[in-house]
Amino acid sequence: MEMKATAVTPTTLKAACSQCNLRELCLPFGLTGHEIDRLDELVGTKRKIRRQHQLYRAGDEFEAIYAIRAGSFKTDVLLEDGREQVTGFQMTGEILGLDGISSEAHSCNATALEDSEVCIIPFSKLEELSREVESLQHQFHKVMSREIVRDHGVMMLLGSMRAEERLAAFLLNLSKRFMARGYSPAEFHLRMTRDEIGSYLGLKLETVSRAFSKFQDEGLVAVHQKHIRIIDLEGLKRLLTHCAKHT
Amino acid sequence: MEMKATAVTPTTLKAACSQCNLRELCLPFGLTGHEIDRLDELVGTKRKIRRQHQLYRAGDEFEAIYAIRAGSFKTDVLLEDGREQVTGFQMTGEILGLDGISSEAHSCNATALEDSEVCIIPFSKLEELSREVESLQHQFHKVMSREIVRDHGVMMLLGSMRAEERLAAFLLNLSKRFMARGYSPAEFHLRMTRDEIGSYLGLKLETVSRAFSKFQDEGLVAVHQKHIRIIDLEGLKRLLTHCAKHT
DNA sequence: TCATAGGGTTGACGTGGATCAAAGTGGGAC
DNA sequence: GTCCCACTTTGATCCACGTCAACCCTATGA
Repeated sequence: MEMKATAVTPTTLKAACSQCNLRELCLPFGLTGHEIDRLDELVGTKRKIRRQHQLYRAGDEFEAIYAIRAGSFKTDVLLEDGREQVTGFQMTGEILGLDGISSEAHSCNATALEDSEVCIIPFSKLEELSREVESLQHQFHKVMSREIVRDHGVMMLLGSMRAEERLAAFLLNLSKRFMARGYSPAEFHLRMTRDEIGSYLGLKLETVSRAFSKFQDEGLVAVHQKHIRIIDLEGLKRLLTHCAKHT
Repeated sequence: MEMKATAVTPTTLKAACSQCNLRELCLPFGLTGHEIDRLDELVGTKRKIRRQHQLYRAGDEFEAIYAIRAGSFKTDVLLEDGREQVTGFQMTGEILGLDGISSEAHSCNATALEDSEVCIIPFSKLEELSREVESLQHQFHKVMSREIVRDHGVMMLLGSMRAEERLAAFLLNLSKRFMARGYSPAEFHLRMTRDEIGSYLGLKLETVSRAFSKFQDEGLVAVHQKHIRIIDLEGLKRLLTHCAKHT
């Protein structure tokens, strides 16, 4: 799990929310054309992050949040003894860096799972503009709240579900998010390793692998390394709500 | 786990942040005297919640967040099949209800662990005022971000720690929070049952009970039902960082 | 005073997932 | 092409925690 140093590829290109096809998923959601123009002024340059490189790491000074324009990321926290917990996987249109607001320093690492690009949103400027633009303020609050709700879902998963339920929930969640982005909800490519999935789901990679194999045997999904095809969506959902016996 | 209906005891008493000894922990943190006065105007009435009664439940319309003035709460989410996941325990000065912003409806239940009292903060008014008062806006953002960071800590706990580490982390966290409120960090009364602790930590109540007994045998804490006295704080901390062997 | 009930503790036993080990797969470098 | 290396799969075994069951403790109230 060795990580290359944070190699920043600075870009002078300005982002342009108004032109971005992700605006319905991202911070500009619900803003009027004029308001989006104002957001455009605020959003700084973009930044490219190569696969396996880090956008920020725990302890880095916080000064901006990031909207993913292309690619995908994982966020994780490390324990002193080296144990890693992946806290999330983020895709296009999602916001990274909210963890840094509370202490003016980032509390986790954000690593690109593939060559990616983010829009840099200087936080103090965002606060400034959201004092003027009510809809931006509200949308930003929703984004933060959504992150809290998502985290509660992960707690549910980690605290109360068995291995196969966790993986089913994970696949269904990915499927939904791919669909929201106009991709096939039934067929996609995993950007993360079994080990990273395992860390996220509180399982070992072998267990993740076995669960994939089991799903395949049962005709729920077709798994080919990182390529996933969901064959029986309803079956996966059933696994989630009914597999729960005892307790 | 039967719950009494949300029995609201309405109170006409106005809250007064400016008089509140929790203001250094709560939303008014960092505000000037004058700014706190403005917050006072916004904060609505207080509300008393009896032990085991609910402040809000999943699905309830969202219109306010709540600052705990006295007492303590748990928040939990329920799965269709009845499984419960406690997502947090909240004490005085902490904010409840942030989960509701994202979808205009609460996504979890908040239940008083003892007779408690909250300040009602109408959310639209809070947004309004925080457009005017920069320090309030910033403090509110910090509160939300802190919740996200806290949640990541719980994920770490649930995803990567063994039973005794989880309980040690839980006790250390409580200790710190009691201390921040001017209570003894070494001796306190648990407001929640073993079952609720177990749900929070992703363990069964028997496992929680055994871990308490083990800590007691090892001279780390003195446990008497819900009364806890931490004898060897360093020992508990050591458990957390070193107990980790393999992996 | 005893009865009842809701926690809490403890023991015996079972099992889901971790661990250890070995072999398979595919993509990239040259 | 073919070598390499990181990742994945699969099997055998182990063990931490769950499950089931009995008992205990304390509080409350007739």
